[in-house]
Amino acid sequence: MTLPGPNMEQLSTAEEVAEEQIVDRIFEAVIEQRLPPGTKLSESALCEVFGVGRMRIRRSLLLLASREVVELQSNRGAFVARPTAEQAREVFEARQAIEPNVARMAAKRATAEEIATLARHLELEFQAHGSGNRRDAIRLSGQFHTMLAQIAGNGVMLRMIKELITRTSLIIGIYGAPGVTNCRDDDHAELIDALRQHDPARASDIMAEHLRHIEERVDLTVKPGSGVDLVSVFGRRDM
Amino acid sequence: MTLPGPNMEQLSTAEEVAEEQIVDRIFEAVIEQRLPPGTKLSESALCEVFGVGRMRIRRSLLLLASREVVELQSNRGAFVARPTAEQAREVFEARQAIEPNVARMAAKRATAEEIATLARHLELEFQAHGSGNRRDAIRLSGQFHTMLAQIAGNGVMLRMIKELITRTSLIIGIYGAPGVTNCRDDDHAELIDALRQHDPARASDIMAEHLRHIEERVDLTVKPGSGVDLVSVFGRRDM
DNA sequence: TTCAGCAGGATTGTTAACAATTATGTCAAC
DNA sequence: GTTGACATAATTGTTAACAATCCTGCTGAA
Repeated sequence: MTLPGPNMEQLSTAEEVAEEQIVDRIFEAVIEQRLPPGTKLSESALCEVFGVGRMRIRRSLLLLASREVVELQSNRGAFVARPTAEQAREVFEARQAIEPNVARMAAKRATAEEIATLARHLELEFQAHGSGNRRDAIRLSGQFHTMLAQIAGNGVMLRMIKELITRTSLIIGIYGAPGVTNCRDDDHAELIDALRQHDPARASDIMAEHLRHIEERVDLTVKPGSGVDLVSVFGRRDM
Repeated sequence: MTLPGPNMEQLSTAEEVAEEQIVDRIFEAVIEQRLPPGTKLSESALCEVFGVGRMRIRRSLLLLASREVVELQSNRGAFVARPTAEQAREVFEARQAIEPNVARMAAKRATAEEIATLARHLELEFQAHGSGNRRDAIRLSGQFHTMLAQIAGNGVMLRMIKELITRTSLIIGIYGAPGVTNCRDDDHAELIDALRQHDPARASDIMAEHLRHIEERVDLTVKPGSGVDLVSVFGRRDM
């Protein structure tokens, strides 16, 4: 199986970095929580980081904003999004509505090869957990969900899930207990088992339960968290 | 009913047309099939139509492309998307995965006022159908689905559904029998009834069946349709 | 000390000109 | 009449300069 994967990194030989790559890399940084909610994303800094003109950066930021992963504030710049409690609720609800179906579809369509790839991926997850490599663990557990969507064979839903997973990382960063990771690996193992048995109903159930577990680990009762931007809190008259 | 909606039309003291409005209007034109698949969207023309600078237009086109409603071809411009049969399958599958849940959520949360608004909307649909006003009929039946998502109270899923409905219009434009409309009003009536009885399971079932009806009316077996762009069919070496 | 006001610098938003590519029309050759 | 090459026009992509806004730090008076 090839599974192009969310990060193909470096196919630009002499090519310039495209918007899609910039977007993907920022997505990944948000997922790994290297870019905490509220972080300022200044254009000039991004231009240097990616070695790209300002136009490309502005287009990338617009794309990220359209996925609600960054927030554009007029005349102030781009910031990593800080989902509200209400938005967090909506993200979890959307995942509950969509991802069990993805698991169901994946269980119907998964080939032996795909399942083997998933199993190898799970092994990486365990290793990252065991060695205490938090960032890898977070990234890998997120990738597990996108791989599932790829196996499900639906590009539209894959795109949706990428967005939801990224926003979930932001939500956990704001409302989650410190040190808590996104997913339990045990659930992932069970999911692979359901895929192996081609049991769509069970895969769906496990995913629903899995998402409930994730949701249980966050506390959406008011917690503005760190780095509150008072300007955006109290607003300005010309906004 | 207010139905806050995703676009609260704030700001713009000088009342310049914002990107979001341009995007929404193009979405609407696509839904009403006034912009058939493959239509060239030239920047200069759009600048005149909306009375806006080129930058705004380019940003709007990028946003539309990120929703896969327009297709950007390098150095050739923007075209209304022409979904492939595979993409069409994915769109229908995504709707089947998402919208029954939306109907379920709406049935749980709908207030009497919201149901009354839906009923009034359905009346408009009937009128448009009766008077043979095709465009209004199409637009209104699409709006019914977005209203349902608004009642469901989930902005994330509302945005997804807007995209899926718009792309469905493109699909019907390409693969649908001529003169066939998007939705049967009867199903909408049944849905309202399920909402009135606060029967989530029934609402979900009706929606699933409704979507099956829509899907049945298209024939995805190869039919390039009108206005085929030979360049994109046979490709070019630098793409 | 504290706070209002006011430069100066930094960052974002916009416009216009320029470069690159594609589309179109003409004309000669066959 | 058709075909191919070429020149011209039109359109898109990019860059750079300019304008507007915001942030920072200073000064000075209460």
